[in-house]
Amino acid sequence: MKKVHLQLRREREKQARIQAILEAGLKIFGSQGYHGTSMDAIAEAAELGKATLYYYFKSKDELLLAILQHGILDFFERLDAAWENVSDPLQKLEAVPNVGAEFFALHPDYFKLYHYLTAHPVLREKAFQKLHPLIVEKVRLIQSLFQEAMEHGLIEVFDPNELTEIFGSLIMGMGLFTHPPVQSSVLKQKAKLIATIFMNGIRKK
Amino acid sequence: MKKVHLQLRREREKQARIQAILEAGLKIFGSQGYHGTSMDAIAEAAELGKATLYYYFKSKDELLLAILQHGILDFFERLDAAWENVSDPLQKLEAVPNVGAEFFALHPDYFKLYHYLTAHPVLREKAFQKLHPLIVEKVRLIQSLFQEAMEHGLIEVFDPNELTEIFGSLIMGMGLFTHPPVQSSVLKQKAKLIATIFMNGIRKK
Amino acid sequence: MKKVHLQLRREREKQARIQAILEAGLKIFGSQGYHGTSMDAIAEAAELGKATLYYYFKSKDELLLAILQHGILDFFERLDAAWENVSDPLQKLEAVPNVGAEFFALHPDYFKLYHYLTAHPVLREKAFQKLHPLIVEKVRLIQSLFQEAMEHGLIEVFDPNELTEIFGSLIMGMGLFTHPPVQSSVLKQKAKLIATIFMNGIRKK
Amino acid sequence: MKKVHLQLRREREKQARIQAILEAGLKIFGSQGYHGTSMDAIAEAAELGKATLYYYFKSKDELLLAILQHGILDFFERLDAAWENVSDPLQKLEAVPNVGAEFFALHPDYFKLYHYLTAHPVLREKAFQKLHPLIVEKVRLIQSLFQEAMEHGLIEVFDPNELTEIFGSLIMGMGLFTHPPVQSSVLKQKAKLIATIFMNGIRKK
DNA sequence: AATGAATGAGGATTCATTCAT
DNA sequence: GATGAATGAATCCTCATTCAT
Repeated sequence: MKKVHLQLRREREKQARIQAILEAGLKIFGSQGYHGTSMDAIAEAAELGKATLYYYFKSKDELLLAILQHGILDFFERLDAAWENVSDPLQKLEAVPNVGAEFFALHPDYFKLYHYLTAHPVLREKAFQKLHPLIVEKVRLIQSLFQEAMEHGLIEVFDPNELTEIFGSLIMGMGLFTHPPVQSSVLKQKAKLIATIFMNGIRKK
Repeated sequence: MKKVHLQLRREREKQARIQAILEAGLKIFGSQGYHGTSMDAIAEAAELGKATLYYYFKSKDELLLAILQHGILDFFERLDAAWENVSDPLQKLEAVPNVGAEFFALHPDYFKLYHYLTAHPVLREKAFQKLHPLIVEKVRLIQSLFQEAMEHGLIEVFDPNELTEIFGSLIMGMGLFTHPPVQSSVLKQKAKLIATIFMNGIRKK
Repeated sequence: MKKVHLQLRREREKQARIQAILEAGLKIFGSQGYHGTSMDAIAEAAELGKATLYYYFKSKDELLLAILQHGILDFFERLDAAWENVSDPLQKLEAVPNVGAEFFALHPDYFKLYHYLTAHPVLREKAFQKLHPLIVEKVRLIQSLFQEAMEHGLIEVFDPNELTEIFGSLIMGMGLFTHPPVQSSVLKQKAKLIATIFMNGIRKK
Repeated sequence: MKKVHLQLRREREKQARIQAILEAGLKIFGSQGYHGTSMDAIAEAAELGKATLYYYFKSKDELLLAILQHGILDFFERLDAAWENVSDPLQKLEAVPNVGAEFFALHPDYFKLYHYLTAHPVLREKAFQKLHPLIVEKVRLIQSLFQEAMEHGLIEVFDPNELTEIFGSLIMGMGLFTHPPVQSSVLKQKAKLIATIFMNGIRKK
């Protein structure tokens, strides 16, 4: 029947529009920060009417959170892919900065946005409530990798929670001192150095 | 003569007022971010008329920069104090996270503000132009500490520039995952761990 | 179809709103001068929200220029109408003060605004850039009327450019010493006197 | 006695300061218009503290009026000088545009200011109240010159009041279409043309 | 006499959000 | 579904004026 085709096309268009909004939003939020970004600017970048944004997202905040969620899920997918055929905990950990570099090369704006949020308690709180469940699982997983490595006597004994934080700082740090445009290879190099120093720093002698 | 007393008192009051503005500004910029902060809010926090802010600072931007400068200078003073009787480069480097923790305990808002700025290209550029001269000197000094340690065979050979960045990430990272209120002792602990892992990670075996 | 009616009505309403803004703006700019006029005041007079003004006009300047353009075009239309069935250059010239009086009776504010602008170099420059193309054509036409009259030996030989300026002063002068409310008949009388003296002053004996 | 010298010097300094304010005010009011001029700007131009302006002039308005008065008196002095050895009414009238040109060459800002005021009803009213007595006398004198010339059969019979206005428009018109910098000789030329046309226009045949 | 300092009031402009269609 | 149009509220900044000294 015609109807089905029509519905499918509509659904496709809808998804395309949402995608356009998310991408436009990421670009502008990422480069101008939350408060420096107007819905007007996003609408224009997405080539849609401003009111259309509100049709798909209840508010500016909600759009921001949707964008962040999108990015985080993407990051985690890449991490899962990198871990696919690896079982050694140290090897898994070593892969993380690498995935970070890969992701940063593709979407530096997510890092900016993350730093921006970190610095803004109100937004941070909102983001936390929505995104925490997504993140906490991965964080626990990484903590358990440290735990496992400790139990096997591969690394010195530290608080896995603190280790995870420090590890996180190193990865997020790429976004602190490195600003686009950067060559992907430079980032990979940096990631390797980070991994080397950190793993070296915690490895059992 | 009376006149002299009068002038002195005026100068004192003026400095006190500037100080009040800087402190109020730090508090609110730090907690709400640049764009989330209104001059009204700062004026209220400083218990001054809004126009008075403009009497002392030409614009919102300029106030922000003055605050940042203030913080950076404070940080550097503390660092100099910590280095006073230390000549060993590794010991000097180990002191940095500690000073970072001390500073963060006192002024967590500077860290927030720094992250906020990092994520905002326009502001970052403005801040950079004014503050770069202040910072670059200290950064070079730290780089030369790494250099020295390498030349003495104390640490492995790495690019001192990259080492400095990674070191910086670790210190700024305290502001990424730790949110006030935190006990000073917890921060010191964290700083120690950071120093241990990092120094361990680069030390020559 | 309904749709068409809807669109038409919308367009009509939009034009009406723009008209309302232009009229309100003329009234207040004209009576208070550019700097003495707040966008608030115009919005109130137009019975619209202040932000609505900015929906239609990018800035206060742009609104001013739109108003001026409107007035100039109106004036020129009236002039064209008055010239419709006249071919004699002297007769055409004589008609100008009359049209000026007619226009001044209807929109004295344009004259005020013009004087205001004249006295303000920054605004004058801005206005000039936008409106010059509109004006220059008519001014040339008037100059060529003088030229023609000279060539036919109807008037003494003068620099047509200077004649046009003097002629302009006489017309704009109505706005200098005559302040509303004035009766239209009084203005017509004045216009006639101006025309008489000026034409008499340049006519060949 | 010393005292007298002191008082004299003080008085001189005071007058110098007032003069500085009037000159600075004229320059800025004239070039930026009343509303475009801040007391700050005048104070800076006069190289005095802003509060000092308020010591000598009760308000911005009052300063403006003082400046205008200054200018008008200067103009009238020049006119009187030009009339010194002239008794023929037509000759006296012919001298007016010339004095206008001379004055405009020296102080074009007065003309701007006058036009600015003309266009601003509130200011115009204030200025009128203060300056009217100064002006009205001279205007009456000029009207009586027209009257006299009519009675002697030198010019056609017109309403002297209207003649004066038209005459005024012509002179003020120099400020409408001529903008500094202009050469004094150009202005003199223009004044001569104005006088020629106008006198020619009203002269009895 | 002169002024540094302080400010209330106001002004241009932006923006997230709503609503009618 | 999609959006043009409208706006209240907020924001940065300016400025005439005052006041204490």
